[in-house]
Amino acid sequence: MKKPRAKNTDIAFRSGCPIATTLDLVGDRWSLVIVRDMIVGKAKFGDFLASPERIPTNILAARLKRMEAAGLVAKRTYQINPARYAYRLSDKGMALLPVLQNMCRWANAYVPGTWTPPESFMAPRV
Amino acid sequence: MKKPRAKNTDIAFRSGCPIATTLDLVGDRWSLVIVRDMIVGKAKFGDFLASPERIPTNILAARLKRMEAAGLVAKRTYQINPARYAYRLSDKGMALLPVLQNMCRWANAYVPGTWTPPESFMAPRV
DNA sequence: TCTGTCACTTGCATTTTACAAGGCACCTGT
DNA sequence: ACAGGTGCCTTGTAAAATGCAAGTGACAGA
Repeated sequence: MKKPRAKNTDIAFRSGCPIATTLDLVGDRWSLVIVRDMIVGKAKFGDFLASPERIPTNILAARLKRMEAAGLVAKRTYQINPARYAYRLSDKGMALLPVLQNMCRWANAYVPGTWTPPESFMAPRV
Repeated sequence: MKKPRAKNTDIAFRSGCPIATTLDLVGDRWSLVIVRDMIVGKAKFGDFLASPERIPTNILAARLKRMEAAGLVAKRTYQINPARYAYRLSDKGMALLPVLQNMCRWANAYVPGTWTPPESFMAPRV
């Protein structure tokens, strides 16, 4: 009997550890880069493509799908035929901000040459 | 002319963004799990293998090598012939703790069933 | 009509990951 | 002395993810 092939939106959790669980959800090369972009106001497919890290189009499409399935992202149709979507973070997705802020602090402190993020990004949300 | 094969300890940075840079260094399925283990006092190859996430042995060996090359981890020889090492975090590696703590807060708040980390893990370091 | 744009999808090569097995040096029990 | 076990990896191979380039469909503007 063949094991059913896992779809790329399916996520298997390795343990109940909150760190491992977070990594199972967003611990890849691209997901948190997309979250970052959404936090600074980007919303459309082309916006994410324009970021300096140059995410491949197929990966972006797959990540948006998976993050939507995970409840991190919601999409709104802003045009029908052809369908066009604006993506935004849910509360769950937005709550990753402190993780990103601390990544910024770490890289700024320990990796020379990293950019200083805008104050608005580093400011605590109420 | 063939592109010289990148070694698995080599890291290419996608941009100067501190988030993307952090992900280039530790943004994979396993690195931060190993950092977590070291923070709670694990030090030897077998210690990391024993964690509930069950990291494959070849991935563990590769990650330890890469994290050492990145200056996140230092190893001390505790036995010669056969060589045996105890791994521990450098200051740079230990400074990732706030990132991990915020991953814990996020998962505990938004992913039901995740374990509550020990207080000592969540306590701010001086 | 022709050209361009936007948001994807598809095909394929390369790279990474996972799983299983093997190897080497020592240690422990009999 | 010798069998079996332990700790720390390495190697082989299959499966999956990633990256790159090209293609598609619907429209908008010249």
